[in-house]
Amino acid sequence: MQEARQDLIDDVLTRVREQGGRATTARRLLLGALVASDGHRTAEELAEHVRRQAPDINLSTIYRNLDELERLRVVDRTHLGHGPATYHLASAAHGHLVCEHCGKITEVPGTMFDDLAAAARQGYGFTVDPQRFAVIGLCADCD
Amino acid sequence: MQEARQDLIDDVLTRVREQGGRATTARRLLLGALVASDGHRTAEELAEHVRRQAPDINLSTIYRNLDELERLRVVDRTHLGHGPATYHLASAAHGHLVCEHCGKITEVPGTMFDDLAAAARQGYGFTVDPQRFAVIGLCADCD
DNA sequence: CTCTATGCAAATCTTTTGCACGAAC
DNA sequence: GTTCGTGCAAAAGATTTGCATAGAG
Repeated sequence: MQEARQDLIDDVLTRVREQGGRATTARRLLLGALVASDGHRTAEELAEHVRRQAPDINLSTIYRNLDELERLRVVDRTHLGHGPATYHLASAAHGHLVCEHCGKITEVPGTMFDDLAAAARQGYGFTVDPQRFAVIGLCADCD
Repeated sequence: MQEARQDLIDDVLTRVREQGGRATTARRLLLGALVASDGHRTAEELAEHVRRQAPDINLSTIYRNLDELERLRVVDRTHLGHGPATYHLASAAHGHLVCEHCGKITEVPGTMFDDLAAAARQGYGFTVDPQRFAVIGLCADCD
């Protein structure tokens, strides 16, 4: 578990370096924060987490790094109803069910989107990316 | 077509009145703008459209009315990548495919979500609402 | 040493809110 | 006449940007 986290972080930082980027403290800590809090976090929450280890990391640095990690497909950003965007690791092929009433987020396997993906491809030549959007609806409790 | 638009607007305004609301000019024009521009519009774009007929309508009025129309399930709001939220009529059961590269939006029938909806219901007791989210991926041109 | 990344502060952009007045019912 | 809606201005919230400097390679 501990190693898995470190492996992921090193892996990403290697990719960053391959693209001419640098393995900075801020980047390392941000990745750590993303791994630690497996769930949807706002930039502010991630900054807070990072600052527990390096108090001087600026919010703009978080945003800049999140943008880059999004480009690298390491994190996904989801705009959930009102309020700020949330970010999370795009590690495995999966999707999210978000209850529009209570806000609860349920992670589901990517296979749940297979039929939809097939239909979109055949009908429109469209390639669905389940990790990059949230399925809105009502959860069992709120229905 | 012309009548259909007016019918929809009157219908909504009736519902507004039933809830203690009032049929104001701003509300009427905003609905007109939503019907006229069938597609995803930002609050600013809708305001611009409305202002062609009533130059003094304020942006905050547009936002307030969009909020109310969202509560009434007349419009859906979608947060598309970066930038402002977009709004559109929630008239029929349908969904949206949004290309994450070029931003193109394709409207698709709600039936495309039937399998996903069935799986979500059976696996998690979750009721999917296809109108309220966008399916992200790559369109045929950008793939 | 070179070039990228960061901190800081300010700007920008989007959305929300308070309040007094005008409009709908 | 009451209550709701609107305009206006200001605030709040989220994200981006310019610039000088620190840090990675």
